[in-house]
Amino acid sequence: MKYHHGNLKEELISSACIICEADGHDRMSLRSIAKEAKVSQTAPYRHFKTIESLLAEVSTRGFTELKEILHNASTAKKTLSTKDRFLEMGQAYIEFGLSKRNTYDLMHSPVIDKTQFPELLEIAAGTFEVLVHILAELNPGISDKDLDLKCIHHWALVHGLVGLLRNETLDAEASINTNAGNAMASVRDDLKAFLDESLNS
Amino acid sequence: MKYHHGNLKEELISSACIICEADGHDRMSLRSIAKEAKVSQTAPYRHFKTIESLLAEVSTRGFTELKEILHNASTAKKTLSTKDRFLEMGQAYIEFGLSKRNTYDLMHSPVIDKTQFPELLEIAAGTFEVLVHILAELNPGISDKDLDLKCIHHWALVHGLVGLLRNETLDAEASINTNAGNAMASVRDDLKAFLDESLNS
DNA sequence: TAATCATGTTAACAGTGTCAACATAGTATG
DNA sequence: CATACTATGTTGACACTGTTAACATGATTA
Repeated sequence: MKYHHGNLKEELISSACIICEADGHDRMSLRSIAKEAKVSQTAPYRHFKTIESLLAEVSTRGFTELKEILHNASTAKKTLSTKDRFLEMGQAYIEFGLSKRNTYDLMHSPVIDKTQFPELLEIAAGTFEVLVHILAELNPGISDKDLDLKCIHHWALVHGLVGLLRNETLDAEASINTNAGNAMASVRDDLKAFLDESLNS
Repeated sequence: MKYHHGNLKEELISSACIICEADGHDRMSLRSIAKEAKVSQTAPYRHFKTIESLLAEVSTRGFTELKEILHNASTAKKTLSTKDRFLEMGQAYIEFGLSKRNTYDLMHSPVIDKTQFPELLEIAAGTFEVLVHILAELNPGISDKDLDLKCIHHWALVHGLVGLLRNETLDAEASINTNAGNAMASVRDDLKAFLDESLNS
């Protein structure tokens, strides 16, 4: 039995990523992931000052993955028009928010003060940049300010949409207001059509 | 010294509302609010099965207040056009999200499983209904489905906007990308103009 | 080889949600 | 009116949590 683990930091982070996505970040404990790594309760403190900084690491990986997904969606299918690639991106964003639910929550959770984690701050800001790029391509000649306003609009839309689509409220509301339930289902069924509509409108 | 408090449930809830908004729901503890009410640690359990159900109560009050604010915004200034009243509503929503930050967080936090609290579910759904009403007024003759789609669109926009406007990411990003920072400031400065633009587009 | 430093362990503290067992007071029933 | 019942309080305990201090081990470097 080795006294030194050798790769503890990495193992703790990837463990934390798995647990956060599986159970939600509020059900994760430093002690449980330490146990999982077969290491003492306080060993993680050699690598993370607080539990928040471990969560920040998890969040960073989430943004890294999201950024890559968005970048791929906006560049992969070269035959598509810019607009269609933009729609692909919107769809990819929403699908990430829906499939990596708990990670997405953590990424937007106030429990992490992003200003204290420069790396996290940068990747989060960088994710926004991907959107800026394709919108610039989609709106040639647009002013910087208008471009950013457009970004904010579309970002808010997809981010808000994730919130609504994931929200048990509206799912359960289907029993109260069938129309709204149906509409949500229809948005979910054809995300791209909905985004397209929003873009045109 | 009375053995029975007399008004404990109400006092616990309003205490919880204050603490949740001041410190965030994750920094609130049953024990601390029990102490504040000068009552034993376990007394709250006579009124709330778990801490989650107390938080659900706080969330319910948040939605109740929000619903009232939205209703007022959409009906108060009778001289305004429907569209302007709609804009008032959007602005009111966002201002609520920005000023009652932590409460707004709790209202959308996954720590509360809304499906387990029918009253909360209903008021949350009811809040959505306020939006449905004014959008119906704004779009006479629209089909139910299109109406709900429009609702989802606008709800997502304001909800997402709150998220972006509150997000330290973009504030701090101002140092990375000055344009985006400026754009956010400009949105914040004239919310109504931004919403108007979104509505027209 | 010896000193230093990163990385591990153990023990302990204060705090948490929650439960079981018990105490008190107000209310309804004989 | 006395008695039983029920709602609401208390005490004590359990199993957790994040975090710190003091100590142990092993790798690196002078």
